[in-house]
Amino acid sequence: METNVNKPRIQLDRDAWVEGATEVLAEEGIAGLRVEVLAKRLKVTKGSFYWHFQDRHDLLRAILMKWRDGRIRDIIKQTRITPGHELEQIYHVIDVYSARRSRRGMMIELAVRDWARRDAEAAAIVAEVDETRLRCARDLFLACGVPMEEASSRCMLLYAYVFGISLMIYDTFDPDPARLKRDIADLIARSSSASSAVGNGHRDGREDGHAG
Amino acid sequence: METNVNKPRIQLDRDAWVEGATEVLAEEGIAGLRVEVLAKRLKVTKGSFYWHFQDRHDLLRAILMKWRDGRIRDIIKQTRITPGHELEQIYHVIDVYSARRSRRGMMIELAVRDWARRDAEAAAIVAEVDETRLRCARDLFLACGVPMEEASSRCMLLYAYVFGISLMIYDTFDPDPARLKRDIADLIARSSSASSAVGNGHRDGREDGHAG
DNA sequence: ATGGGAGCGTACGGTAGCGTACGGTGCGGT
DNA sequence: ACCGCACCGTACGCTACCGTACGCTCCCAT
Repeated sequence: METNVNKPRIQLDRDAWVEGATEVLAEEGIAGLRVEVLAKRLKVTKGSFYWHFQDRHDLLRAILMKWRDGRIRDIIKQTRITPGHELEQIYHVIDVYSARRSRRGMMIELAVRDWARRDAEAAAIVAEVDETRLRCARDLFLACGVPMEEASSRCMLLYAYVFGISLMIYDTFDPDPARLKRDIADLIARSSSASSAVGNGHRDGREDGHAG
Repeated sequence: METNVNKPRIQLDRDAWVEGATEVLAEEGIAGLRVEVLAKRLKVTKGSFYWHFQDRHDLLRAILMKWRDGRIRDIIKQTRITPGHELEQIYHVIDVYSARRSRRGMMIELAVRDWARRDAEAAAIVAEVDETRLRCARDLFLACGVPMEEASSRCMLLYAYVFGISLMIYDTFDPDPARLKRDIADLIARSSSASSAVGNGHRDGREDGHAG
Protein backbone atom coordinates (compact mmCIF):
# COMPACT_ATOMS: atom_id res chain seq x y z
CA MET A 1 0.00 0.00 0.00
CA GLU A 2 2.29 2.76 1.26
CA THR A 3 4.90 2.97 -1.40
CA ASN A 4 7.97 4.36 0.31
CA VAL A 5 7.13 5.77 3.70
CA ASN A 6 9.88 5.12 6.17
CA LYS A 7 7.81 4.66 9.25
CA PRO A 8 5.01 2.73 7.67
CA ARG A 9 2.16 2.97 10.11
CA ILE A 10 0.69 0.33 7.88
CA GLN A 11 -2.96 0.55 8.59
CA LEU A 12 -4.57 -2.67 7.61
CA ASP A 13 -7.81 -2.44 5.74
CA ARG A 14 -10.36 -5.15 5.27
CA ASP A 15 -8.88 -6.27 2.01
CA ALA A 16 -5.42 -6.71 3.47
CA TRP A 17 -6.91 -9.07 6.00
CA VAL A 18 -8.71 -11.01 3.30
CA GLU A 19 -5.51 -11.18 1.30
CA GLY A 20 -3.53 -12.53 4.23
CA ALA A 21 -6.31 -14.90 5.15
CA THR A 22 -6.33 -16.34 1.65
CA GLU A 23 -2.64 -16.96 2.00
CA VAL A 24 -3.15 -18.86 5.23
CA LEU A 25 -6.05 -20.73 3.67
CA ALA A 26 -3.77 -21.90 0.89
CA GLU A 27 -1.12 -23.09 3.29
CA GLU A 28 -3.12 -24.48 6.18
CA GLY A 29 -6.58 -25.10 4.82
CA ILE A 30 -9.82 -23.74 6.16
CA ALA A 31 -9.41 -25.48 9.49
CA GLY A 32 -6.01 -23.88 10.00
CA LEU A 33 -7.31 -20.43 9.35
CA ARG A 34 -7.55 -19.05 12.88
CA VAL A 35 -7.90 -15.37 13.56
CA GLU A 36 -5.18 -15.23 16.18
CA VAL A 37 -2.75 -16.99 13.88
CA LEU A 38 -3.67 -14.69 11.05
CA ALA A 39 -3.25 -11.65 13.27
CA LYS A 40 0.19 -12.76 14.34
CA ARG A 41 1.13 -13.22 10.71
CA LEU A 42 0.00 -9.68 9.94
CA LYS A 43 1.91 -8.42 12.97
CA VAL A 44 -1.11 -7.15 14.77
CA THR A 45 -3.44 -8.56 17.37
CA LYS A 46 -6.96 -9.76 17.01
CA GLY A 47 -8.16 -6.53 18.54
CA SER A 48 -7.62 -5.22 15.05
CA PHE A 49 -9.39 -8.13 13.45
CA TYR A 50 -12.58 -7.59 15.34
CA TRP A 51 -12.57 -3.99 14.27
CA HIS A 52 -12.71 -4.96 10.60
CA PHE A 53 -14.82 -8.07 10.88
CA GLN A 54 -17.80 -9.00 12.90
CA ASP A 55 -16.47 -12.47 13.54
CA ARG A 56 -14.51 -15.23 11.89
CA HIS A 57 -17.39 -16.17 9.67
CA ASP A 58 -17.52 -12.65 8.34
CA LEU A 59 -13.94 -13.09 7.15
CA LEU A 60 -14.71 -16.42 5.54
CA ARG A 61 -17.53 -14.94 3.53
CA ALA A 62 -15.27 -12.16 2.35
CA ILE A 63 -12.64 -14.66 1.27
CA LEU A 64 -15.15 -16.63 -0.73
CA MET A 65 -16.56 -13.62 -2.51
CA LYS A 66 -13.20 -12.21 -3.43
CA TRP A 67 -12.09 -15.61 -4.71
CA ARG A 68 -15.20 -16.02 -6.78
CA ASP A 69 -14.91 -12.59 -8.35
CA GLY A 70 -11.28 -13.12 -9.20
CA ARG A 71 -11.83 -16.55 -10.71
CA ILE A 72 -14.76 -15.46 -12.80
CA ARG A 73 -12.97 -12.37 -14.05
CA ASP A 74 -9.98 -14.50 -14.87
CA ILE A 75 -11.72 -17.22 -16.82
CA ILE A 76 -13.70 -14.72 -18.84
CA LYS A 77 -10.52 -12.91 -19.70
CA GLN A 78 -8.68 -16.04 -20.73
CA THR A 79 -11.43 -17.50 -22.84
CA ARG A 80 -12.35 -14.38 -24.75
CA ILE A 81 -12.30 -15.84 -28.20
CA THR A 82 -9.68 -14.60 -30.61
CA PRO A 83 -10.74 -16.05 -33.95
CA GLY A 84 -8.32 -18.50 -35.44
CA HIS A 85 -6.70 -19.29 -32.13
CA GLU A 86 -9.46 -21.20 -30.38
CA LEU A 87 -7.63 -24.51 -30.10
CA GLU A 88 -4.51 -22.73 -29.01
CA GLN A 89 -6.57 -21.09 -26.30
CA ILE A 90 -7.78 -24.45 -25.08
CA TYR A 91 -4.24 -25.62 -24.64
CA HIS A 92 -3.51 -22.36 -22.91
CA VAL A 93 -6.33 -22.89 -20.43
CA ILE A 94 -5.00 -26.34 -19.61
CA ASP A 95 -1.55 -24.94 -19.14
CA VAL A 96 -2.71 -22.10 -16.94
CA TYR A 97 -4.22 -24.52 -14.46
CA SER A 98 -1.11 -26.59 -14.43
CA ALA A 99 -0.10 -26.67 -10.82
CA ARG A 100 3.44 -25.59 -11.48
CA ARG A 101 2.27 -22.59 -13.43
CA SER A 102 0.63 -21.17 -10.35
CA ARG A 103 1.10 -23.38 -7.36
CA ARG A 104 -0.41 -20.78 -5.10
CA GLY A 105 -3.56 -20.52 -7.16
CA MET A 106 -4.02 -24.26 -7.17
CA MET A 107 -3.47 -24.51 -3.43
CA ILE A 108 -6.23 -21.97 -2.91
CA GLU A 109 -8.40 -23.79 -5.38
CA LEU A 110 -8.01 -27.09 -3.57
CA ALA A 111 -8.46 -25.53 -0.15
CA VAL A 112 -11.69 -23.88 -1.24
CA ARG A 113 -13.00 -27.08 -2.75
CA ASP A 114 -12.18 -29.05 0.34
CA TRP A 115 -13.93 -26.38 2.34
CA ALA A 116 -16.92 -26.62 0.03
CA ARG A 117 -17.32 -30.29 0.80
CA ARG A 118 -18.52 -29.43 4.29
CA ASP A 119 -19.86 -25.90 3.96
CA ALA A 120 -22.91 -24.92 1.97
CA GLU A 121 -21.81 -21.35 1.43
CA ALA A 122 -18.48 -22.39 -0.01
CA ALA A 123 -20.23 -25.02 -2.09
CA ALA A 124 -22.49 -22.39 -3.60
CA ILE A 125 -19.50 -20.27 -4.55
CA VAL A 126 -17.69 -23.21 -6.09
CA ALA A 127 -20.83 -24.07 -8.03
CA GLU A 128 -20.92 -20.57 -9.43
CA VAL A 129 -17.30 -20.67 -10.46
CA ASP A 130 -17.57 -24.11 -11.99
CA GLU A 131 -20.64 -23.17 -13.92
CA THR A 132 -18.91 -20.13 -15.37
CA ARG A 133 -15.70 -21.92 -16.18
CA LEU A 134 -17.46 -24.81 -17.83
CA ARG A 135 -19.53 -22.53 -19.99
CA CYS A 136 -16.52 -20.49 -21.00
CA ALA A 137 -14.46 -23.54 -21.86
CA ARG A 138 -17.34 -25.11 -23.72
CA ASP A 139 -17.71 -22.01 -25.84
CA LEU A 140 -14.10 -22.42 -26.79
CA PHE A 141 -14.69 -25.98 -27.94
CA LEU A 142 -17.80 -24.91 -29.79
CA ALA A 143 -15.77 -22.26 -31.54
CA CYS A 144 -13.44 -25.04 -32.64
CA GLY A 145 -16.30 -26.71 -34.36
CA VAL A 146 -16.88 -29.37 -31.76
CA PRO A 147 -20.55 -30.30 -31.45
CA MET A 148 -22.40 -29.33 -28.31
CA GLU A 149 -22.44 -32.59 -26.42
CA GLU A 150 -18.84 -33.39 -27.10
CA ALA A 151 -17.88 -29.85 -26.13
CA SER A 152 -19.60 -30.39 -22.81
CA SER A 153 -17.81 -33.65 -22.21
CA ARG A 154 -14.42 -32.31 -23.13
CA CYS A 155 -14.57 -29.17 -21.05
CA MET A 156 -15.74 -31.19 -18.07
CA LEU A 157 -12.87 -33.59 -18.60
CA LEU A 158 -10.54 -30.63 -18.88
CA TYR A 159 -11.39 -29.21 -15.49
CA ALA A 160 -11.67 -32.55 -13.75
CA TYR A 161 -8.21 -33.33 -15.05
CA VAL A 162 -6.49 -30.13 -13.97
CA PHE A 163 -7.87 -30.36 -10.46
CA GLY A 164 -7.46 -34.09 -10.17
CA ILE A 165 -3.89 -34.16 -11.36
CA SER A 166 -2.86 -31.78 -8.63
CA LEU A 167 -4.26 -34.19 -6.06
CA MET A 168 -2.01 -36.96 -7.23
CA ILE A 169 1.54 -37.85 -6.29
CA TYR A 170 3.27 -39.64 -9.12
CA ASP A 171 6.91 -38.62 -9.07
CA THR A 172 8.24 -42.02 -9.98
CA PHE A 173 5.64 -43.19 -12.42
CA ASP A 174 6.75 -41.82 -15.74
CA PRO A 175 10.26 -40.75 -16.68
CA ASP A 176 9.03 -37.85 -18.79
CA PRO A 177 6.27 -35.90 -17.07
CA ALA A 178 6.42 -33.15 -19.66
CA ARG A 179 5.57 -35.57 -22.45
CA LEU A 180 2.85 -37.03 -20.26
CA LYS A 181 1.22 -33.66 -19.80
CA ARG A 182 1.45 -32.81 -23.46
CA ASP A 183 -0.16 -36.08 -24.45
CA ILE A 184 -2.93 -35.68 -21.93
CA ALA A 185 -3.60 -32.18 -23.16
CA ASP A 186 -3.90 -33.67 -26.63
CA LEU A 187 -6.38 -36.25 -25.43
CA ILE A 188 -8.51 -33.52 -23.92
CA ALA A 189 -8.24 -30.87 -26.58
CA ARG A 190 -7.92 -32.69 -29.86
CA SER A 191 -11.30 -33.64 -31.10
CA SER A 192 -11.89 -35.72 -34.16
CA SER A 193 -14.90 -33.53 -34.65
CA ALA A 194 -12.98 -30.30 -34.46
CA SER A 195 -12.56 -28.30 -37.62
CA SER A 196 -8.95 -29.43 -37.74
CA ALA A 197 -7.45 -26.18 -36.66
CA VAL A 198 -4.66 -28.29 -35.25
CA GLY A 199 -1.26 -27.28 -36.37
CA ASN A 200 -1.77 -23.56 -36.42
CA GLY A 201 1.58 -23.01 -34.82
CA HIS A 202 0.83 -24.19 -31.33
CA ARG A 203 1.60 -27.87 -31.58
CA ASP A 204 5.20 -27.34 -32.53
CA GLY A 205 5.79 -30.44 -34.55
CA ARG A 206 4.42 -33.13 -32.34
CA GLU A 207 1.87 -34.47 -34.76
CA ASP A 208 3.58 -37.81 -34.92
CA GLY A 209 0.35 -39.50 -35.55
CA HIS A 210 -0.50 -41.88 -32.77
CA ALA A 211 -3.79 -40.11 -32.26
CA GLY A 212 -5.34 -40.02 -35.60
CA MET B 1 -25.92 -52.39 17.61
CA GLU B 2 -25.30 -55.84 19.02
CA THR B 3 -27.43 -58.34 17.29
CA ASN B 4 -29.03 -60.03 20.25
CA VAL B 5 -26.92 -59.59 23.33
CA ASN B 6 -28.79 -57.74 25.99
CA LYS B 7 -25.92 -56.25 27.88
CA PRO B 8 -23.39 -55.88 25.12
CA ARG B 9 -20.15 -55.17 26.89
CA ILE B 10 -18.82 -54.16 23.51
CA GLN B 11 -15.10 -54.21 23.93
CA LEU B 12 -13.49 -51.99 21.37
CA ASP B 13 -10.32 -53.19 19.78
CA ARG B 14 -7.76 -51.14 17.92
CA ASP B 15 -9.34 -51.81 14.58
CA ALA B 16 -12.74 -50.63 15.70
CA TRP B 17 -11.16 -47.33 16.62
CA VAL B 18 -9.45 -47.09 13.26
CA GLU B 19 -12.71 -47.89 11.55
CA GLY B 20 -14.60 -45.21 13.42
CA ALA B 21 -11.79 -42.75 12.92
CA THR B 22 -11.88 -43.31 9.18
CA GLU B 23 -15.57 -42.55 9.28
CA VAL B 24 -14.95 -39.27 11.06
CA LEU B 25 -12.12 -38.51 8.68
CA ALA B 26 -14.46 -38.89 5.74
CA GLU B 27 -17.04 -36.61 7.27
CA GLU B 28 -14.97 -33.95 8.98
CA GLY B 29 -11.55 -34.14 7.41
CA ILE B 30 -8.29 -34.69 9.17
CA ALA B 31 -8.58 -31.48 11.16
CA GLY B 32 -11.95 -32.54 12.50
CA LEU B 33 -10.69 -35.87 13.68
CA ARG B 34 -10.33 -35.25 17.43
CA VAL B 35 -9.94 -38.07 19.87
CA GLU B 36 -12.59 -36.83 22.27
CA VAL B 37 -15.08 -36.43 19.48
CA LEU B 38 -14.26 -39.86 18.17
CA ALA B 39 -14.59 -41.34 21.65
CA LYS B 40 -18.00 -39.77 22.10
CA ARG B 41 -19.05 -41.22 18.77
CA LEU B 42 -17.96 -44.66 19.90
CA LYS B 43 -19.76 -44.17 23.20
CA VAL B 44 -16.66 -44.41 25.31
CA THR B 45 -14.26 -41.88 26.75
CA LYS B 46 -10.77 -41.10 25.73
CA GLY B 47 -9.51 -43.11 28.65
CA SER B 48 -10.18 -46.00 26.36
CA PHE B 49 -8.48 -44.38 23.44
CA TYR B 50 -5.21 -43.94 25.26
CA TRP B 51 -5.27 -47.56 26.15
CA HIS B 52 -5.24 -48.61 22.51
CA PHE B 53 -3.12 -45.82 21.11
CA GLN B 54 -0.06 -44.03 22.29
CA ASP B 55 -1.39 -40.70 21.11
CA ARG B 56 -3.40 -39.13 18.32
CA HIS B 57 -0.58 -39.49 15.88
CA ASP B 58 -0.50 -43.21 16.52
CA LEU B 59 -4.10 -43.40 15.38
CA LEU B 60 -3.40 -41.36 12.27
CA ARG B 61 -0.63 -43.70 11.21
CA ALA B 62 -2.91 -46.67 11.71
CA ILE B 63 -5.57 -45.04 9.56
CA LEU B 64 -3.13 -44.39 6.76
CA MET B 65 -1.77 -47.91 6.75
CA LYS B 66 -5.15 -49.53 6.76
CA TRP B 67 -6.30 -47.26 3.98
CA ARG B 68 -3.23 -48.02 1.90
CA ASP B 69 -3.56 -51.76 2.32
CA GLY B 70 -7.21 -51.70 1.41
CA ARG B 71 -6.72 -49.53 -1.66
CA ILE B 72 -3.83 -51.58 -2.98
CA ARG B 73 -5.64 -54.86 -2.42
CA ASP B 74 -8.66 -53.41 -4.14
CA ILE B 75 -6.96 -52.10 -7.25
CA ILE B 76 -5.05 -55.31 -7.74
CA LYS B 77 -8.24 -57.27 -7.49
CA GLN B 78 -10.12 -55.08 -9.92
CA THR B 79 -7.43 -54.96 -12.54
CA ARG B 80 -6.53 -58.64 -12.61
CA ILE B 81 -6.66 -59.17 -16.33
CA THR B 82 -9.34 -61.43 -17.68
CA PRO B 83 -8.36 -61.91 -21.30
CA GLY B 84 -10.84 -60.56 -23.80
CA HIS B 85 -12.38 -58.16 -21.30
CA GLU B 86 -9.57 -55.64 -20.87
CA LEU B 87 -11.39 -52.64 -22.28
CA GLU B 88 -14.47 -53.59 -20.37
CA GLN B 89 -12.37 -53.62 -17.24
CA ILE B 90 -11.12 -50.11 -17.93
CA TYR B 91 -14.67 -48.86 -18.10
CA HIS B 92 -15.34 -50.74 -14.92
CA VAL B 93 -12.47 -49.05 -13.12
CA ILE B 94 -13.78 -45.65 -14.16
CA ASP B 95 -17.22 -46.59 -12.96
CA VAL B 96 -15.99 -47.90 -9.63
CA TYR B 97 -14.45 -44.54 -8.79
CA SER B 98 -17.56 -42.73 -9.77
CA ALA B 99 -18.50 -40.82 -6.68
CA ARG B 100 -22.04 -42.07 -6.61
CA ARG B 101 -20.90 -45.66 -6.72
CA SER B 102 -19.18 -45.28 -3.39
CA ARG B 103 -19.59 -41.83 -1.99
CA ARG B 104 -18.00 -42.90 1.26
CA GLY B 105 -14.91 -44.21 -0.44
CA MET B 106 -14.45 -41.02 -2.38
CA MET B 107 -14.90 -38.89 0.71
CA ILE B 108 -12.13 -40.82 2.40
CA GLU B 109 -10.02 -40.55 -0.71
CA LEU B 110 -10.38 -36.79 -0.84
CA ALA B 111 -9.83 -36.38 2.86
CA VAL B 112 -6.63 -38.39 2.70
CA ARG B 113 -5.37 -36.42 -0.27
CA ASP B 114 -6.12 -33.13 1.40
CA TRP B 115 -4.32 -34.42 4.44
CA ALA B 116 -1.37 -35.43 2.26
CA ARG B 117 -0.97 -31.88 1.02
CA ARG B 118 0.33 -30.84 4.43
CA ASP B 119 1.66 -34.05 5.93
CA ALA B 120 4.67 -35.96 4.65
CA GLU B 121 3.56 -39.30 6.05
CA ALA B 122 0.20 -39.10 4.36
CA ALA B 123 1.88 -37.92 1.18
CA ALA B 124 4.11 -40.99 1.18
CA ILE B 125 1.10 -43.27 1.51
CA VAL B 126 -0.76 -41.51 -1.26
CA ALA B 127 2.31 -41.79 -3.45
CA GLU B 128 2.41 -45.54 -2.86
CA VAL B 129 -1.25 -45.93 -3.69
CA ASP B 130 -1.04 -43.75 -6.77
CA GLU B 131 1.99 -45.60 -8.03
CA THR B 132 0.24 -48.93 -7.67
CA ARG B 133 -2.99 -47.78 -9.19
CA LEU B 134 -1.29 -46.15 -12.14
CA ARG B 135 0.75 -49.25 -12.89
CA CYS B 136 -2.29 -51.50 -12.63
CA ALA B 137 -4.37 -49.29 -14.88
CA ARG B 138 -1.54 -48.93 -17.34
CA ASP B 139 -1.22 -52.68 -17.58
CA LEU B 140 -4.85 -52.78 -18.52
CA PHE B 141 -4.31 -50.31 -21.34
CA LEU B 142 -1.25 -52.20 -22.45
CA ALA B 143 -3.30 -55.37 -22.54
CA CYS B 144 -5.67 -53.54 -24.85
CA GLY B 145 -2.84 -53.02 -27.26
CA VAL B 146 -2.24 -49.39 -26.42
CA PRO B 147 1.43 -48.46 -26.70
CA MET B 148 3.37 -47.70 -23.55
CA GLU B 149 3.44 -43.92 -23.62
CA GLU B 150 -0.18 -43.57 -24.53
CA ALA B 151 -1.10 -46.09 -21.85
CA SER B 152 0.70 -43.94 -19.32
CA SER B 153 -1.09 -40.82 -20.45
CA ARG B 154 -4.49 -42.42 -20.46
CA CYS B 155 -4.27 -44.05 -17.07
CA MET B 156 -3.04 -40.79 -15.60
CA LEU B 157 -5.92 -38.98 -17.21
CA LEU B 158 -8.25 -41.64 -15.87
CA TYR B 159 -7.32 -41.12 -12.25
CA ALA B 160 -7.01 -37.36 -12.48
CA TYR B 161 -10.50 -37.34 -13.93
CA VAL B 162 -12.17 -39.51 -11.30
CA PHE B 163 -10.71 -37.52 -8.45
CA GLY B 164 -11.13 -34.15 -10.11
CA ILE B 165 -14.75 -34.71 -11.06
CA SER B 166 -15.68 -35.33 -7.47
CA LEU B 167 -14.26 -31.96 -6.54
CA MET B 168 -16.56 -30.15 -8.92
CA ILE B 169 -20.09 -28.90 -8.49
CA TYR B 170 -21.89 -28.82 -11.78
CA ASP B 171 -25.53 -29.65 -11.14
CA THR B 172 -26.91 -27.20 -13.64
CA PHE B 173 -24.36 -27.46 -16.40
CA ASP B 174 -25.55 -30.36 -18.51
CA PRO B 175 -29.10 -31.72 -18.67
CA ASP B 176 -27.88 -35.30 -19.04
CA PRO B 177 -25.06 -36.11 -16.62
CA ALA B 178 -25.25 -39.80 -17.42
CA ARG B 179 -24.48 -39.17 -21.06
CA LEU B 180 -21.72 -36.79 -20.01
CA LYS B 181 -20.05 -39.45 -17.92
CA ARG B 182 -20.35 -42.07 -20.63
CA ASP B 183 -18.81 -39.78 -23.20
CA ILE B 184 -15.97 -38.83 -20.90
CA ALA B 185 -15.30 -42.47 -20.17
CA ASP B 186 -15.10 -42.98 -23.91
CA LEU B 187 -12.61 -40.16 -24.26
CA ILE B 188 -10.42 -41.73 -21.62
CA ALA B 189 -10.74 -45.37 -22.55
CA ARG B 190 -11.15 -45.50 -26.29
CA SER B 191 -7.82 -45.32 -27.91
CA SER B 192 -7.30 -45.11 -31.61
CA SER B 193 -4.33 -47.33 -30.98
CA ALA B 194 -6.24 -49.97 -29.10
CA SER B 195 -6.72 -53.31 -30.74
CA SER B 196 -10.35 -52.45 -31.33
CA ALA B 197 -11.76 -54.71 -28.69
CA VAL B 198 -14.56 -52.18 -28.50
CA GLY B 199 -17.99 -53.62 -28.83
CA ASN B 200 -17.42 -56.81 -26.94
CA GLY B 201 -20.67 -56.43 -25.14
CA HIS B 202 -19.88 -53.57 -22.89
CA ARG B 203 -20.59 -50.60 -25.11
CA ASP B 204 -24.22 -51.51 -25.58
CA GLY B 205 -24.79 -49.91 -28.94
CA ARG B 206 -23.39 -46.50 -28.44
CA GLU B 207 -20.83 -46.65 -31.21
CA ASP B 208 -22.49 -43.86 -33.09
CA GLY B 209 -19.26 -42.73 -34.48
CA HIS B 210 -18.47 -39.26 -33.31
CA ALA B 211 -15.09 -40.45 -32.18
CA GLY B 212 -14.25 -42.94 -34.83
C1' DA C 1 -12.94 -67.69 44.72
C1' DT C 2 -9.72 -64.78 43.60
C1' DG C 3 -5.88 -62.26 41.56
C1' DG C 4 -4.56 -59.93 37.65
C1' DG C 5 -4.88 -57.67 33.61
C1' DA C 6 -7.60 -55.72 29.66
C1' DG C 7 -10.65 -52.17 28.88
C1' DC C 8 -12.74 -48.16 30.36
C1' DG C 9 -14.26 -43.91 33.36
C1' DT C 10 -13.06 -39.74 36.00
C1' DA C 11 -10.50 -35.98 37.03
C1' DC C 12 -6.98 -32.91 36.19
C1' DG C 13 -3.48 -29.53 34.12
C1' DG C 14 -2.23 -27.24 30.11
C1' DT C 15 -2.77 -24.92 25.55
C1' DA C 16 -5.13 -22.84 21.63
C1' DG C 17 -8.56 -20.37 19.95
C1' DC C 18 -13.12 -17.43 19.91
C1' DG C 19 -15.26 -13.35 21.08
C1' DT C 20 -15.77 -9.18 24.30
C1' DA C 21 -14.58 -5.03 26.90
C1' DC C 22 -12.06 -1.35 27.16
C1' DG C 23 -8.10 1.44 27.11
C1' DG C 24 -4.33 3.61 24.25
C1' DT C 25 -2.41 5.99 20.02
C1' DG C 26 -1.80 8.59 15.91
C1' DC C 27 -3.75 11.41 12.33
C1' DG C 28 -6.96 14.61 9.96
C1' DG C 29 -10.09 18.28 10.50
C1' DT C 30 -11.45 22.51 12.63
C1' DA D 1 -4.48 23.04 20.18
C1' DC D 2 -7.41 19.44 20.64
C1' DC D 3 -11.17 16.38 19.41
C1' DG D 4 -12.75 12.45 17.51
C1' DC D 5 -12.43 8.53 14.99
C1' DA D 6 -10.03 4.74 12.91
C1' DC D 7 -7.16 1.40 14.27
C1' DC D 8 -4.85 -1.40 17.48
C1' DG D 9 -3.20 -3.63 22.15
C1' DT D 10 -4.32 -5.87 26.55
C1' DA D 11 -6.80 -8.56 29.41
C1' DC D 12 -10.34 -11.57 30.32
C1' DG D 13 -13.86 -15.52 30.30
C1' DC D 14 -15.14 -19.49 27.97
C1' DT D 15 -14.85 -23.82 25.37
C1' DA D 16 -12.59 -27.58 23.00
C1' DC D 17 -9.12 -30.49 22.97
C1' DC D 18 -4.61 -33.08 24.24
C1' DG D 19 -2.36 -36.06 27.20
C1' DT D 20 -1.71 -38.09 32.03
C1' DA D 21 -2.77 -40.27 36.48
C1' DC D 22 -5.30 -43.27 38.68
C1' DG D 23 -9.22 -45.92 40.07
C1' DC D 24 -13.00 -49.08 38.82
C1' DT D 25 -15.05 -53.31 36.71
C1' DC D 26 -15.51 -57.04 34.23
C1' DC D 27 -13.51 -61.58 32.44
C1' DC D 28 -10.51 -65.42 32.57
C1' DA D 29 -7.18 -68.56 34.22
C1' DT D 30 -5.57 -70.95 37.97
